[in-house]
Amino acid sequence: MKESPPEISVRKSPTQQRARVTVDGILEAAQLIISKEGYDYVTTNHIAEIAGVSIGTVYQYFPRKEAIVAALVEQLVVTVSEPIRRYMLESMQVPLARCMPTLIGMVLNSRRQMSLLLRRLPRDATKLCEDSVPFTSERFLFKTTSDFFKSHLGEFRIDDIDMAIYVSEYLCIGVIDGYLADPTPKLSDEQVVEHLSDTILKFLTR
Amino acid sequence: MKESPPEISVRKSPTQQRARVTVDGILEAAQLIISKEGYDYVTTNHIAEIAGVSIGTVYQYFPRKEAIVAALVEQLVVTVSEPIRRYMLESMQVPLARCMPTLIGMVLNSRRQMSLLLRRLPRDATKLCEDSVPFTSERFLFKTTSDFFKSHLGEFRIDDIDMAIYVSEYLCIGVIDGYLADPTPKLSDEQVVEHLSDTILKFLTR
Amino acid sequence: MKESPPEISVRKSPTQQRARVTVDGILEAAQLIISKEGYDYVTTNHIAEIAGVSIGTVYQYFPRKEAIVAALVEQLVVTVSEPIRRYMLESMQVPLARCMPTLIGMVLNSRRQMSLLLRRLPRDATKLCEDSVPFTSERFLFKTTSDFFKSHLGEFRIDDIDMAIYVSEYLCIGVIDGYLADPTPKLSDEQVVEHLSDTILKFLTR
Amino acid sequence: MKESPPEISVRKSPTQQRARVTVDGILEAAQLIISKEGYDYVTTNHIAEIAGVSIGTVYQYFPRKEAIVAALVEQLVVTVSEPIRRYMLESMQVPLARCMPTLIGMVLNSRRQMSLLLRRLPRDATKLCEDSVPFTSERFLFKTTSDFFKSHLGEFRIDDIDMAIYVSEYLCIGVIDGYLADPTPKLSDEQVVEHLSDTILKFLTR
DNA sequence: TATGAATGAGTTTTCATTCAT
DNA sequence: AATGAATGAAAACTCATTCAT
Repeated sequence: MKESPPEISVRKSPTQQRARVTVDGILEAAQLIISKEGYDYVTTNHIAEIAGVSIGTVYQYFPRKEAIVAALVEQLVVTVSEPIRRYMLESMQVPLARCMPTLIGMVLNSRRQMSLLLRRLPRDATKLCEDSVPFTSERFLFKTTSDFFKSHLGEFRIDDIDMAIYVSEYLCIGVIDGYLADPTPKLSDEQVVEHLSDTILKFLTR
Repeated sequence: MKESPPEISVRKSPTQQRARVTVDGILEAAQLIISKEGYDYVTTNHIAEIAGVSIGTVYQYFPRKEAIVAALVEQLVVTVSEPIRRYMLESMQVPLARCMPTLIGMVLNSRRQMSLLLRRLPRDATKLCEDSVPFTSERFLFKTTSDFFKSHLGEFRIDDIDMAIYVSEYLCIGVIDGYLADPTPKLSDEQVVEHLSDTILKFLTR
Repeated sequence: MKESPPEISVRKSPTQQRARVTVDGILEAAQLIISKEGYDYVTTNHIAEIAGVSIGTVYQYFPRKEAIVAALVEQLVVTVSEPIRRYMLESMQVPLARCMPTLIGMVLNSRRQMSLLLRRLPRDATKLCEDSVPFTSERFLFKTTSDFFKSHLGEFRIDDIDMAIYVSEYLCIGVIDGYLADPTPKLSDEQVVEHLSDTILKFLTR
Repeated sequence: MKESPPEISVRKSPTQQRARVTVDGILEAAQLIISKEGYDYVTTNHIAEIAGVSIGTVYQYFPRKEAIVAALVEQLVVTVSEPIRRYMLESMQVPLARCMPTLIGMVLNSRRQMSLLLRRLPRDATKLCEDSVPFTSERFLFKTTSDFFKSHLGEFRIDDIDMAIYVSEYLCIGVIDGYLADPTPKLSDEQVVEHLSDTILKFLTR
């Protein structure tokens, strides 16, 4: 189940070492602006300024503003989800009850890292989608979680497997994102992980 | 626990009937643009055009662009949440198991109506917040739900009441919004309502 | 044979007197730049500067740069060709031999006025065409000349009338434009008119 | 009356075979872009890309963008006009009436080939002129035709020889270019050649 | 010779907002 | 109250050209 390579639409692939550094600098600058200043401040000129390159250089490597952000998101999603992917692959034979808390904890960490960037982005990012191949970002975890759950079919007490998976996904992501979005959460990470694992397990196995 | 009146900061209170019509026209125009064309197309000039008034008139009633959208959201949240509020007040004495499915169903409908507008808005709406006093929109339901749950304390099997309420809220809103956001949901409204009620009740009472 | 009104694609038709003045000022500025500085110097910012208005005002009335030039051309073609149109209409019954020299003279004057503007324009003006309805400019005279010649069919000694008209048109416009384009012409206007009339008459009547 | 060699200002004379190939590749790329995509798409970077060389290489052989196009035009004019030049030289003693149709036919072919390129160029090519010494392109044929006509003085019935030559030139080029520019010509090449030869001969000999 | 990374001035265009009428 | 003409800062993006490697 290999993922397609995280290829990003760049105008010119940087062949020289120097260019690679430049592209990374641009991405880092964009990242910085989004998280420290907000999406409204993401302008190509500002990115160039923060990255310490000229505006022309930015457009050498990215055809338009959205492509920069798309590349950033792509990168982030892959980076942040990889550990979860690996853990799921290792735990295909481990009973759900044993691996669920760890898994939920990893998802929580992953979503927290993502939310730093993702929560700043426009919710209805039509233009972004055109630049990131299928805009895997938000779909990424859903898919992987699906695969994982399918390997634990035997432990379910629910007839409609597909439905079970979907509800679990909504539970997991919905609760975690709601918790992370709450500016005044009254719970600790541990509590959320515990209750969420518990709830999902209960839902699935009875 | 009466909500503060949904008063919106307007430059000039529309005491005359004619003015009320104008303001409503502007709000409707904004609503229309957001839902039909997308938030990117919300410009003051465009709102004026669609509303059939001059740009000057728009600025007679709203100090700045964001105030229009804020007023719209305010209006929507109140309108859409009011039935839920009423139902909760009526059901303070009804056992959770009896009223939960109805309640979840109402929340689902409410969120669906909201999502038409809210999903188009920038997630990180710093500027909007400045205009709608505490930007009640997303907080609104959480608060109301809280109050309702507090009146059912007796039915809980959980020690930390606050925590229970928060998790329930996350479950409810998170799952519903996840379901609504999913462009290819495999479940029906009825299934979501059933499983969600079930899960929340299980979580709360055991 | 009424021409369709010289309607030009403007974003907003100027309803107030003040606005009409502004639009005219913009067109004059564009005209000035094209003839005094060259087409390369036609930039929207420069037009605004010369017209003494802000760049925003330019875009209030013209959706894009090319629309300004298109409007200018439209205006010029109509203005400059109108006398010829009238003369032809008056001379439908006058023998070709009598009215030809006057007509050629008028065409010469007309083409000279046009060439001031037209010769500065890009030859292959794809973008301009999109803005001026059918980009009548260069076709305008051909059509009118056609109609005129058709009313003198009786004087021709040539079988294929259509062909005769086309060759005449090519002769008239081709020679005049060649003469006007020549930076070092060895002939006077009078000589060109005399010989051209003579040649066209000879071609047509025998 | 040998023409000055078609020497073009190049930064570095391509003494080596390899360099010649490179220069030709650049010119071909420019040619291709002008005719297939339009003059607006002629950018140095695009030329380099199409030519399959780096932008640096382009600037090794041409000091600036316009020099490329100028070289192209120079080349085209010379290539396309050479047969006419030879034919004229051979026909100095042949009566006008005998060689005129062939000559006009050759001019027509020549102008057609040129128009593919020339019609895409900006009419007011100030910058181009600076690079091609006197920008012979359009003047080239006029001169050659002049020389040819001078050798047939004996056949003329017109007093002012210079004037006769000029009018003939205007007739020839003007009619042909008008015919070629017409997107919907109602005549065949043969008809144009026949009538044009006829008209010019009539004009000259009577 | 050839490369291609980098530059940055310059261009088009948008849109929130003001203000005279 | 309402109009709509005018503003101008600021954003996206281009492209001729240079220069270190």
